[in-house]
Amino acid sequence: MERRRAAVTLEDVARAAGVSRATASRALVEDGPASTPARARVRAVAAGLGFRPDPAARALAGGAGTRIVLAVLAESAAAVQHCEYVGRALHAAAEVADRYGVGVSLRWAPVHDRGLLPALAAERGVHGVVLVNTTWPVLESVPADLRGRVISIGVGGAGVPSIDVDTLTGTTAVLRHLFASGRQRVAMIQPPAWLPCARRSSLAYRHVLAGEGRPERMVAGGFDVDSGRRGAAEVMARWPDTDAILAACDEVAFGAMATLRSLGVDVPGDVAVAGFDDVPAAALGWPPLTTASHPVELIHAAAVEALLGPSAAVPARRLLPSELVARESA
Amino acid sequence: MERRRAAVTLEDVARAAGVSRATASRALVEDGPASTPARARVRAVAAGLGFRPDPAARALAGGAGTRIVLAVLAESAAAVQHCEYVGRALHAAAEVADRYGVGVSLRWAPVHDRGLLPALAAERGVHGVVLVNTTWPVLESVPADLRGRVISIGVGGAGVPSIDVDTLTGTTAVLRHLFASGRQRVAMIQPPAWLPCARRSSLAYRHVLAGEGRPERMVAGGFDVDSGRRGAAEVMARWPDTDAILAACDEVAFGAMATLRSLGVDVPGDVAVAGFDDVPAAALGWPPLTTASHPVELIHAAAVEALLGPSAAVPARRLLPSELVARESA
DNA sequence: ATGAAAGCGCTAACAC
DNA sequence: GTGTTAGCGCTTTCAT
Repeated sequence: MERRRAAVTLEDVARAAGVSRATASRALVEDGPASTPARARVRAVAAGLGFRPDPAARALAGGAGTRIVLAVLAESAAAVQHCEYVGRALHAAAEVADRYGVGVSLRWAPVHDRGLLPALAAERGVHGVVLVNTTWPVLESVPADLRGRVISIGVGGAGVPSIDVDTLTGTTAVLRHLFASGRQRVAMIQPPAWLPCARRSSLAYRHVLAGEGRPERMVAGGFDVDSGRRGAAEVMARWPDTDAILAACDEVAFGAMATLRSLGVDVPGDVAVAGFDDVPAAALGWPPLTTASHPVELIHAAAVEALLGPSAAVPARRLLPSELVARESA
Repeated sequence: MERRRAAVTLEDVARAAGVSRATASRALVEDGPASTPARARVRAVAAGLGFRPDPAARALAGGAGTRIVLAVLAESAAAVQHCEYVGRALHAAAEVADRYGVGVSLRWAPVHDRGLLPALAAERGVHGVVLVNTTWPVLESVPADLRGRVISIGVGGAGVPSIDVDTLTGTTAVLRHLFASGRQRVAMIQPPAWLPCARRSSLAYRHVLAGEGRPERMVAGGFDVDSGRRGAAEVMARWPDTDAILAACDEVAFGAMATLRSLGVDVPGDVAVAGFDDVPAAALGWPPLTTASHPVELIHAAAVEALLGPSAAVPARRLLPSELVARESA
């Protein structure tokens, strides 16, 4: 009646290869103890039979779990919900995970929450964790049994490898573009102060401005539209002759442009505005936003690959490039 | 890999409740055969001990799987990758799934692909499927062993429950707003022709225009920015006196506004533009986009809840409301 | 309605 | 190195 297609099991592979289940298992594991000929034979047979290990069985036996948790640190749950970045990250992660028969789930944690990783470690079903918006306290709270199964987007260390975008280079490129096109008094709306990896963009700003012999014009901010609105208002109030604003990210830039518009300030005529991330919306609005690229999808695909793929290929630190995307706003 | 810290197992619950593991299992399953007192006792003990069933063990024993697959039909893989909707859907799905200890993975399938569901059914590890952009052929291809574990976003039927946004009401509200504010010659850039659930918005357009005694101005389209660009160009070429354009979704509206801008047509002065979805970017650009709300997150949270939660509460068809969001563009 | 026992597919001890 | 033997935690026959 019901056509039940029996899936290929390790048992089938072992039998076909003329070895025991254990040997087959070892041969398929990357660094398992197995003789080279046996390993080759098992792998060939497995490939030929189209063997796909059952994640559930593997998890149950090995105690490893069947899902990747994208753990996002933020000041509030709402901040995560309204964050487009998370959607893009999940998109890439869920696509790669699918190829491994694994799923991805999402969890918010308060900034600096040292309880997150221990809780995740105690929880069954967690295969690995991708940490987004990592802070030092959280990084130091990695429990022993989660070691090697955590990857951080942003700052790394304490045995946790990291992947991030090269904000320093990207931000520098944007600033140079600003100065090269004649801007002189460039202000910056800062990223959230609690986020370590974001400090690199502030650093780039300081560095370039020092190089140009220009005084800094920094106001506090975050990664949301409202930071942009408020930030631009503060900038224009404190330094009315500002002729360019660098925002911590595109979203902030959108907020800044909204404020400038309401102030009757023309962008880019009076004030240039630049962001960071090159989100899809950056190219669509008016004026199209000058920004620096941020390969969010690449980063998160690489993160999941690092967790699920051959473990040998995981460098302690990886920086993906960011490039200037010059458009009309600056 | 290091072994896990021991968590509360069903065995612990059974022992504490003074029953066998089997009884405990039955008591926790919704409609399992168990006496009322035993069931109550087991549940109390389980709650007290903080028992969380191991998804992997459950999957292995029951053959159910540990992940939800978000299966998206689209004309190309790239169309999925650039779709903001998918990110938002995953966001909501992954958050709800996390509460059940389950992950979500993403898979693209060609439009009308009848092989998708059978393949997913044969695959181990698949607990359930959320079908996005469902078409009739795909809906009819649900294999027997996946029945009850598939939920469709869009059209339903063939034993597959569905959740969708009430596009008919939303689109009608937008159109009424257009006419109420004095627009007379309203064109529409159509949604993709292959998408059944999208026909409701075309229907709404036809209906309202017939009611107003106005001739239809429809051009073919899709859900991407480029459809908007091309669509608006076609509209203005064929009917230069058009004073409003209704786009199939916000993204299309952005594209349409870009074309109008390059044509020197003022929005909303000369031509009003309205979209559908109320994506975050709709509020940010200039002019802010008039549109209708689309509770994407609610829809996908409900879908995952339907797959993972108590099965009794899944209606065959559920329509979530869409409301006019009036802004400056129309 | 309940308990005992047999697996689900895999990995990890433990021998050899 | 390799096979043998136990489980991982749960659901499900089968008895009772």
